[in-house]
Amino acid sequence: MGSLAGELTAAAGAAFEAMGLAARFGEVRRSDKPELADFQCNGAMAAAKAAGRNPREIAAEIAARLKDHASVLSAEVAGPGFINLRVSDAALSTRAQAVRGDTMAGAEKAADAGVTVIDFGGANVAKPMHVGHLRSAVIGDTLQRICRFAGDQVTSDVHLGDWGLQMGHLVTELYDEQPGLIYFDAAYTGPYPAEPPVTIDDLGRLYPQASNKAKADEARNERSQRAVAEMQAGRPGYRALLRHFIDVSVEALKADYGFLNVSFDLWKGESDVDGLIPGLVARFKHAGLAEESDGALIVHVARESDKKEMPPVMLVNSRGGTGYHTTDLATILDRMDTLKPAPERMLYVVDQRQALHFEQVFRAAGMLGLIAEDRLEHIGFGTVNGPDGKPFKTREGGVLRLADLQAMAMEEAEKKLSAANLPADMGKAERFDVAKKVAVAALRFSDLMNTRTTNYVFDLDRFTSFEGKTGPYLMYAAVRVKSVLRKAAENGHAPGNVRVTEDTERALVLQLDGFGAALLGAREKRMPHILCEHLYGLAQAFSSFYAALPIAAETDAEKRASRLALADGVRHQLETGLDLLGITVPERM
RNA sequence: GCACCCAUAGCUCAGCUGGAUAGAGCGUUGCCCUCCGAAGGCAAAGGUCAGAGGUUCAAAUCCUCUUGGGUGCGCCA
Repeated sequence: MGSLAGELTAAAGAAFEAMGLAARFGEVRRSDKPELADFQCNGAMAAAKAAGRNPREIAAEIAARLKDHASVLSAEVAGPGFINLRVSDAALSTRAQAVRGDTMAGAEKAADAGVTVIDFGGANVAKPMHVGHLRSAVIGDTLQRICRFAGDQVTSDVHLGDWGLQMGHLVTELYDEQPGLIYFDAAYTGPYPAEPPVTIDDLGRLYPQASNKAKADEARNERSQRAVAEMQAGRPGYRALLRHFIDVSVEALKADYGFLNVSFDLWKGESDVDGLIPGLVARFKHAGLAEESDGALIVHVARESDKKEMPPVMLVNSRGGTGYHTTDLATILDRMDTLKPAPERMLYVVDQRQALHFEQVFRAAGMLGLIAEDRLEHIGFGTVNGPDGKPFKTREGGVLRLADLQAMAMEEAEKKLSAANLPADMGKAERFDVAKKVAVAALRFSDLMNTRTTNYVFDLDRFTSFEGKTGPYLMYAAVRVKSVLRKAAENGHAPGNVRVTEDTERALVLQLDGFGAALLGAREKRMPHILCEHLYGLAQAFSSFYAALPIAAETDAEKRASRLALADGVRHQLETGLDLLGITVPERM
């Protein structure tokens, strides 16, 4: 479905074209000055500059043409050439009516929708998720929801980190503790027990132990390196352990991701493309792209035009092992060959600090002809910093585990719920359910509303705050609309035709009108905060409307029916939008 | 050393391809529940947009330099 802004943009574009000027100057958007106008078009000044003409004259002519538009009440020129537009109450009423009845709540499918893979760049096997993993999970999941809604065919892949040195650390550390395990008998080739020899807690203990030792002791590190190489080469006992480690970890990860409403189509990992690596390496060799250097096999991806140093892609290291350059490339190969239809683009939702890595991989993929380089995108995000302004460290003590963060958010939600005046008949189960929804809304929204690319300071109060620009505020607004609508229905009052008349009603409909642009903007730029801003503005506009005018309590039947319909449209768009953010709205709270 | 990113209200942040008096939230100070849910609404105070030049009718936005932060730079993913 279109929008008033879109309709007016088309009309203004046509007006510019009729004057022999480019249609792109006709962009119409919400006015910065609500007291002056509903919409504005600033294109006359840019057009005047391009054509060497007088901006006010152009603006006046455009305005004159726009006055004939059915939705336009007035079109006036201000200042150096701003065109201020007022739309009629009737146009707003029609628009609100349409949003209410639209399956997309007023938004449209993207014109360039396509087959898309979203790679979450992996939580690691054996390392518990910490606060830093929140961003990849929440941003990636929101993008997959937004893209699907806008018409993309999305396949999401958690893409576990299960192929690197950490596996060597685990294998060797486990050997030190339990050398008698059958997995370490090189002569034995299976079958191996179905029951894992370790628990998730064991893994959480073994990895840091080994990692710390390896950092202090080069020989210890070398053992882990060799173990990885052996595992990658296919040693049966090590492979069996790898399988156990993955299974045990995935179970824990599913709980963490599940809490946050994050889901994946594929639970693949680096180790899944093991079998493709020899073929991939051979292809690089045949293409004449690989060369030996210091005992390793590398691919040069540097270009003449590079301003910065571009290290080569490390295909096979000097121990014969492969790292995440190679597995990422093999994964691209795998996706292109096995996913039907073949992906048209792949998005990697991974920490901004890995930008160089992805640039290297993308170049190598393009050089080999796996997929065009520009179809691979690194959706980087800033770090989550501590109060000292420095990132939470992964391997040092004192990192906040995601599970602990969730528990704290839950506790805070429970506390707030007991302070609020909940319905008296709310039982324990419902109360718990609401607390969980509030906690998830708080965590997801506070992360999403930050611009994706910048770092932000992790502040527990902010994460769990329930006032102001927060997830719970949005939830509360949605719950309140539902409550009003429910009450009206109980009294036999049904929504009717929207007839916008009051200022707060006009402002509310103008806000509703911006949903589609916010959705497509968030998708195109891969910036969820654009959608957050819109929904927050919608909740605010509704709250103002709600405070200023009676809805279900309105005594005039026609006005009441109109406002109920308007409220229902808000509910529809708010719930639709919040669902895209992974926030679910309870019936009451 | 080289490269990239960032600097906006006391704090945390928006500000779209340059456009009108730079916006929110928190905090501060006032109001507003005999009326649909006050986790709310209304209002006020608070800014030389790090600094200095430049381009432009118009710069937080584009260019140059300076200062102050952050990140990355071949065998850890």
